[in-house]
Amino acid sequence: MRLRFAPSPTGALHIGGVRTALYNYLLARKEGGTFILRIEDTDQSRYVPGAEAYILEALQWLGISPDEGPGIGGDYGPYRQSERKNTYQQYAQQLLEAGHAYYAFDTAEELEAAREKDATFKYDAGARMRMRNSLSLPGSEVEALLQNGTPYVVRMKIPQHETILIQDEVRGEVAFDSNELDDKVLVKTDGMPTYHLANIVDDHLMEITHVIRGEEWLSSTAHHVLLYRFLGWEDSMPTFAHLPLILKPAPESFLDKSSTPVLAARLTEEFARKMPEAADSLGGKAEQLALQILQDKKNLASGLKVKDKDDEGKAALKAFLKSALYGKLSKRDGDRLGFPVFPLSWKGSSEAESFIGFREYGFLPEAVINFLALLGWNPGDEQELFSMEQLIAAFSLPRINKSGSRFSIDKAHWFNQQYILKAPIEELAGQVAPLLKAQGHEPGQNFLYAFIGLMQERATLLTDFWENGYYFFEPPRGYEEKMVQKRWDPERSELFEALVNSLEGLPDFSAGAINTATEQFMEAHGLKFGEVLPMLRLANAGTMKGPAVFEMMELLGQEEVANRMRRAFKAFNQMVGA
RNA sequence: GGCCCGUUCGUCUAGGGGUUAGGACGCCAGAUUUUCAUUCUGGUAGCACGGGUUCGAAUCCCGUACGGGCUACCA
Repeated sequence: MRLRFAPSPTGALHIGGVRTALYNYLLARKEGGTFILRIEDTDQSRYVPGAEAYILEALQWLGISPDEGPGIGGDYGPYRQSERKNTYQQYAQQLLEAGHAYYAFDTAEELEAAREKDATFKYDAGARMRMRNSLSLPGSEVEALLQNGTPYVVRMKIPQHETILIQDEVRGEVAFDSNELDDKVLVKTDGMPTYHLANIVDDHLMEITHVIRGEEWLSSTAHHVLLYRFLGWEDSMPTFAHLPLILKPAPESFLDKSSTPVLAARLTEEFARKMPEAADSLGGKAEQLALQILQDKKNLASGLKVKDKDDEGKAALKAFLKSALYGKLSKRDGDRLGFPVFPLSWKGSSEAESFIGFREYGFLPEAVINFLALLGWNPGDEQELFSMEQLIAAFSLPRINKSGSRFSIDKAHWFNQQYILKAPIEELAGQVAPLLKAQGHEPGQNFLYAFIGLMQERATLLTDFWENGYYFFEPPRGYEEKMVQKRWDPERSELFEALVNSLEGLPDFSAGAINTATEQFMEAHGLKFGEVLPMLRLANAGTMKGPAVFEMMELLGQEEVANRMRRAFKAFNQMVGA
């Protein structure tokens, strides 16, 4: 069994692509097959330097590295389509000679004009003879055009009145009427093949047995089947499995009182940038209108439907909002909604083209894998947490769902939390240490392990260790105002100063000893836990959230604790105006 | 518009003729923890609609609605 993941190096690898790669990998591993990476770079205008390296690094980070591919090797290379140009030429020639393909000389302008005249224009059997190609033109003229170097493309000649049946592992049998199919371009003017030709030739030559790809390819699969037939490879045609798409999160999940106005403003701004005329026609009302639509939760869907009475501007805004709120998860969504949609961060040519990745956001690769595996597939039982080995053992094509699934960042967070919770401290240390170092801190191993031990069950993302536990390395940035106001009694300043002194004099600064000393102090002065512990916590951490206060103090150390407390009590007094 | 695919709690999903329609995330409440989190217990909430077929339909069939994909010399 040989499976390939065939991304186009046009930028960062989308999370949907990652899932496709994962499913290919899982099946290959389960069946003892080979997982191949092929770079589909036939569109030179869309080529983005660095994208291929990004893809490889992402797969490696996720633990689904290919067995064959560019930079890896294998017996079926080269694995970049741009390096296989001549191979495709040969098969295009074969198709031409067998009458399954023909030369077409129509210019881009001519095609555009045809589409303009008739919105439903299709380059098919009906239109073919009205266009300029080797079927409609006399042989001598074709010869002349070819001779004098007139640019041409090679088109596939679709036969009429045929039903093409596709056996899809996910969807079952899907039928297409060949009369609905257009004569797809096989070879472009620049001599490069299109995806359609290249993927068939490569899959055949690389002896691919199973094609697992996104649903967006289902429609063109009929063309692909025909191509296998024309090339005489139908007997060894791979098995197809078309994956459901990953969709944007449900609007209800991210539209709330505080985020809706922000989103409305952001989307209106984007709308104005993309459709300045429509936005102008709405004048200053665009944002208000957008907000209105977004706030009408119950009728969000129908609120987005364009009505006859809507003027052009409003209709355009609605259409824009709809595309921003529904449909396939896109790279923009990460920015709009504040979560990653790429495995790794991507540095584009501009701020707007740069995106933060799951890795940099603080996700563990195991969590991303687990989350993605279950988005569109499940083993049929109630297990949620899977190691890669378990996924490999449980995975199967028939259990892939047919319908698209919405991305949920909450669920992703939960998975990550689970993995942080059960990760060994030493392992987490390896992940967290670099994050601390980036903040200028390089704690010793004992301190680091203890810190992670205290924060582990309070972290959802790796970045939480620093975000929520920075005060283990630096003095608190401030003190929770409300809590100080509520709980700090300036008249107890001197009492607390005495507590600091006694803590300072402790021969053993362990959590247990601190606890005992504190209890003695409370007893001596008739104070309750609630009157003392919050003050200790606030003084040392600045926040009411965090690990057990005595353990926290032990790790901070005697001197640091004394300093922090003295400074804090002074600050508290100021805050309450004493 | 045309073609293709889909539709079970807000979300991810199990269930494929007889089920109190199960689980997970989220949310809510309670217990534990004098913080937060973890953990535990409970709750909330669903078969898009209309017709058939059948003794019986979430499940099979047809239609409608809705959603999605494709409709490029992009992949």
